[in-house]
Amino acid sequence: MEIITCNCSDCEHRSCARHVPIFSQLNKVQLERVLSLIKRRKYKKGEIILFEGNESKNLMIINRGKVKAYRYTPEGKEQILSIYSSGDFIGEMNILINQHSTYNAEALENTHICMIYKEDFEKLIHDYPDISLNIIEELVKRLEKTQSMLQSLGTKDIESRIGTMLLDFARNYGKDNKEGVLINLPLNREGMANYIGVTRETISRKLNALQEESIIEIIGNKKILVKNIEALSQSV
Amino acid sequence: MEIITCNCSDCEHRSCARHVPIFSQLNKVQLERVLSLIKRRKYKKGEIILFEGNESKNLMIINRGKVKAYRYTPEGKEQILSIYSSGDFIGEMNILINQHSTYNAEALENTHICMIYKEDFEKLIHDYPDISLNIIEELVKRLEKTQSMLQSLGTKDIESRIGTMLLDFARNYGKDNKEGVLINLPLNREGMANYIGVTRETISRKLNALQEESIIEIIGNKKILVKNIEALSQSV
DNA sequence: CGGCTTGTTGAACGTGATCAACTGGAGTGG
DNA sequence: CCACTCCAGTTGATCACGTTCAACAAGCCG
Repeated sequence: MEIITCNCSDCEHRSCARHVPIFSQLNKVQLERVLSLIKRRKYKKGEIILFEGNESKNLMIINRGKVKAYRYTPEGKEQILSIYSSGDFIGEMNILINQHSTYNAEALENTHICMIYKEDFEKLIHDYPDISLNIIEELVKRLEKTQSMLQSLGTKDIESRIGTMLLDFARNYGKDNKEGVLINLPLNREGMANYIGVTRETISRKLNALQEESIIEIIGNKKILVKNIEALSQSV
Repeated sequence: MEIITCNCSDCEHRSCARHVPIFSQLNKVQLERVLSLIKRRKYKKGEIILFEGNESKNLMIINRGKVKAYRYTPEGKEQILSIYSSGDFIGEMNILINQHSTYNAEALENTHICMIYKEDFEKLIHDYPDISLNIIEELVKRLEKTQSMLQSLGTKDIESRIGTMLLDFARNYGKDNKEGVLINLPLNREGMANYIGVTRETISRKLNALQEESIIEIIGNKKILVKNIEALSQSV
């Protein structure tokens, strides 16, 4: 017997609300209500989903794809704040507190977004207070992650920053295999540079150095195999 | 007629719950209930309130004083994550999600803390869901602030990082006067260095440079007068 | 007043940024 | 299917800036 995963648009639409941490406490009926409020939208790789300074009237939940949140430094360089993927929400500034977005969000690949209109979402929270608790949990986790990034950027030693980033990628986008962890990089070299606040050239050189130490293996531009994750961990 | 501000311990105790953003929606009766759950504790300057890795069974609300939250970088240097003052809470890792603290918290001056036991706080949130919304608001603001710090540390130009810090201090600890904004520094030179990820010597040199440009005036080690706040702003 | 911590200043050093030239690979069109 | 283009990535050489190390000065506490 064959297991069929349905990919029809209706089913995909339904997965907007399921598997989303902030709705995890809701029962079937409640989820149906959430679904009825959702509008979907697709973004192509490279498209901007959210602009810094703009106000959006929707909470945006990532259903499929990856998104980078970033700002520009005074020098005009892009500083990536975070990478979000399916199940994560963005646009919290507009919806959870009444402010304009403080970052840009760009689709790193073709991305499907589920949108809930602000006032609808406020009613949801009011009716199902458990959603608030889930949001709090998610926000505390984001805060912790951002603080870790902060700690990493406060570190002078750039090898250690790269180590932190690679470990982070290994956890989120890596697949274990017999030789180590194979990472499908969510960012190109320039993106990685903007993630840890260095230049593209430095990333190139340092990754090479790690490869010469046999800690990683660079497979084209889109993949990295981490062969010695302990060596990476202890540098951090 | 004279206005008398009561400083008796009972009144001070009551201010634990009043003026605290997360309880701002509560009425008098509800506040009384919160007050009945609070235990107070005093910390001397330099004492550690919260240890990274420890679990505390209390949410801690700062009633008086200032607290720095920090971690250590791989190199063993202290990285300050945030400075909290009266009305702010710490210990969210222990209470809001079930994890050990991810940072240390140290009293920057003599500090009074109001503590609410975890299970009591959970009941409070359950009974008064507005508290959750206030917590969400506070967490989003903290996230935004941490992201701004991240952006600042991603910036190579150190004058700009110092500018960001001074503007932050001016907003939170500054008093306007005819010559500019007088900042009562919450941190000493080393603290400032650990806040923006540089060395104490660099802080010293850069503050001097800013003084020579007549942008600031260094008044002893505890105060700085920002004479030209625009100049500072435009470097950021 | 003396001892100790905190801050300042100077000189040399090292590391990542910058600039520039080159390479490789993906995508396009003939 | 190959040739061409163009952008991403690499590599090398130089430079600039903040760190480091060291000595000294100033505050602050008893």
